[in-house]
Amino acid sequence: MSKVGKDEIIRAAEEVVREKGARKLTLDAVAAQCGLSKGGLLHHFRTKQALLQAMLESAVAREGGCAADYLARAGDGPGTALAARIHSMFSLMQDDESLPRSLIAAVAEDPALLEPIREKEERVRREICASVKDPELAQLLLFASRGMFFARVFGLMEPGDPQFERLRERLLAMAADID
Amino acid sequence: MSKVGKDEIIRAAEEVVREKGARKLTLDAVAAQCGLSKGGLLHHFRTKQALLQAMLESAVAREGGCAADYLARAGDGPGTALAARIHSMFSLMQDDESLPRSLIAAVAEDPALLEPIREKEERVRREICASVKDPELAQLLLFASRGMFFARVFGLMEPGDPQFERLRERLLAMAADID
DNA sequence: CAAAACCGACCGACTGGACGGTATGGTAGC
DNA sequence: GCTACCATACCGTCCAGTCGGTCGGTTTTG
Repeated sequence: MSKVGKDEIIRAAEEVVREKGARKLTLDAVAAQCGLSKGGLLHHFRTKQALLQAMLESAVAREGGCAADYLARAGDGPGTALAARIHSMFSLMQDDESLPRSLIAAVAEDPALLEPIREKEERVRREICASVKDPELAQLLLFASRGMFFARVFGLMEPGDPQFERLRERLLAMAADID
Repeated sequence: MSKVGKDEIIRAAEEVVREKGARKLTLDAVAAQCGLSKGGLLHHFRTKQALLQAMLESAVAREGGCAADYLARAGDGPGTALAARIHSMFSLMQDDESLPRSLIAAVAEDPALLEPIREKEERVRREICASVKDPELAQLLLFASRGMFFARVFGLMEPGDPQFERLRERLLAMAADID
């Protein structure tokens, strides 16, 4: 038959948040979205928190994979680690909105769920600072990409904004000749 | 005697979000926080959405006031408008966390509530772009401050972080000689 | 002037629905 | 027949919003 699987449930949950808002991310809604009964859903995730956590992990993993791809394509110059992270931020903005949506839902539900993300953020910043001669500028560029990311999360910037692509290129260019 | 008033209710609501999280922003909780019955609370704000909206408006007004103060103190050079906005972002980070908290609560409840903020953001960006020779860089600096702001909102950056002050000064310096 | 009528602020019990989670039973594949 | 997967029914709780009513003050009126 249909074969559901946790990934599809996570996608469904993201879809629910995108359509109805974080507050409406309810177990019934997720179940309905992926054509499952609530019982079936709760078989895969025994609690709502578990689902939230899985959503975050999934999104974080996608970000990591995206950065890794970039690193594989471009060698490892001085600003490459930074560029990879900036690139992955933009990818998350364009491809889908899974991470941001999950973020909002999670932080509304229970801020403690963000702990793994906090740790990852710290690692990334350390890695970037170590790979570059001007760590402050590097962090500012990273924060700029984060800022654009959140602007999109909150719908403050349209994806079709003409500025968007130019700012992205400008950021990557500044990352490239940071040394 | 006690005199309640809408402002105090808004403060109480922010306090609830700060202490218990956006999900726990309930009418009962707000009422309890400001020593009021739910009936009394609903007398001032006839619906929860109305309260959320007032919270956002209040926070936005505070941001605007902060930027205006900065403009009054520093003349109006080329990068001053930008610096004012960056400065107000950092003020919001340090003084309290009312705007971010309200933001999260509102966006979780109903993303449509963000519309006024979206409009203001657009105005600010236009104003800054018009006041400077390199609008892209200006926007990137603005986004960097936004990025740090959100990092703090989500607890991704500690307030005591030694980097914090240096990044702030670096940002303001870059804003100062943008022309 | 004083009583009556009115008004805004506030209270607190109540309701109806939403939502997370449980309990139980059914079914398909190994 | 055991396990993984899924459905149905149900429970307890939480919460936004309603409603009738109290109380102190102000305005109207006889």
